[in-house]
Amino acid sequence: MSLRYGLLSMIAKDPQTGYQMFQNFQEQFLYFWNSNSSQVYKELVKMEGDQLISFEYIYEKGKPVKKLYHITPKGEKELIDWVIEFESKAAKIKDEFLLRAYAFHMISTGEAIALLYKMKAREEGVLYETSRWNEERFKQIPEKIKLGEFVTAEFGIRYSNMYIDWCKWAIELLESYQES
Amino acid sequence: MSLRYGLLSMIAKDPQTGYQMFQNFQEQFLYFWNSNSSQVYKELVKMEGDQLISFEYIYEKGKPVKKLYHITPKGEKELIDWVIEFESKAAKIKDEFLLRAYAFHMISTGEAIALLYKMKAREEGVLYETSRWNEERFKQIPEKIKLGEFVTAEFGIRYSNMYIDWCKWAIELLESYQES
DNA sequence: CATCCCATGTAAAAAGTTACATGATTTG
DNA sequence: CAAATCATGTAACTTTTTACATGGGATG
Repeated sequence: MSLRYGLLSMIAKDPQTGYQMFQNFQEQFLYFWNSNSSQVYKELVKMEGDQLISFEYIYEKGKPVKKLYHITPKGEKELIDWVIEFESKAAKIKDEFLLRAYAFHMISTGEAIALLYKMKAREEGVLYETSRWNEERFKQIPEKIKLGEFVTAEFGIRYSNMYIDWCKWAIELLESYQES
Repeated sequence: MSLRYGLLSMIAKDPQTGYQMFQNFQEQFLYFWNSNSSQVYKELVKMEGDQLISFEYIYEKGKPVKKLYHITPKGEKELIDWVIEFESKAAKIKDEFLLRAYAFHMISTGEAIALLYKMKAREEGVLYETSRWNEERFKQIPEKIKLGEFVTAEFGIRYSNMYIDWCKWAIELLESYQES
């Protein structure tokens, strides 16, 4: 049920297409939600049926027809109710790298260090991308409409930095094991 | 397919029951994987069929019969192959709180601050629990068999601290909005 | 004496993934 | 001129969640 509220939050900010929302999951939402295009399109049809959103066709010459979704008053109400009703539930993380790290006792220290370097490089790439997007998005002090975007973007930066620092710490630890 | 490798990593360390593995997801695995009992029991049956694990019944007076799973040589080989084969894929996070935070523009600053305090309290509770578990688990310098446990536990501590710090930062930011 | 914990499972529903189809435009 | 991007979807499949069933022991 949460996917629909994620989509609603996006549409509440700006009317947009399913494709744009799908892309948002890979950019702004990277650090706290994810989805794929087929799931997004399916859910949007359902949400339209529930009168939470409505759409209009956009025709532009030389471009495919697209459906621009708007939030309805009913959608706004349901979104607000959902945001406030929050009862703290643990986040669900699926991190294939850390799952592998848990099994480090099965491989050699050298191999584990190599994996940590690979992961560190990946996260540095993510941090670079995120920073670049944020520069574009927050050229000046954020207005109220961008508040949620701003605070969650900051979370992403902190998450990536924490991850990179942890990799460095783990590499040092394993290198000390290797020497002794 | 990753669930089975998570289970394999657990069994590779210590032979254990499905119930214990289910509990591990709520303790040591909290920060990087999750599952529930029905999924665990189903997957264990499949893994036994694939000869990755085997089990023996344990009868103890005054206790229900339990199935103690062991890893097989085939299971060990597949686990090692899987750990090393890592090609960096982004972690998948589903965080209901941050999803709500993204929609902070829909509610009042006061309500948003209240939600942040609630979330901060939750994460402080998680950090407390995690620290308590870690104290028990790592009374001395970890041996090789506990290396994966140790590094992923440190990740959890860092994650929770980062989350709490971010909450504090966001509360301060929103409070400054409220004053102006 | 009700509720929680241990311990294993079944069944059904919901959510998420992967592969494919279509077709135009833009980029390297 | 091949590949990527824009744009929307369908179908089949896998994974995950939720609810239920069972039953003894421990805890408050």
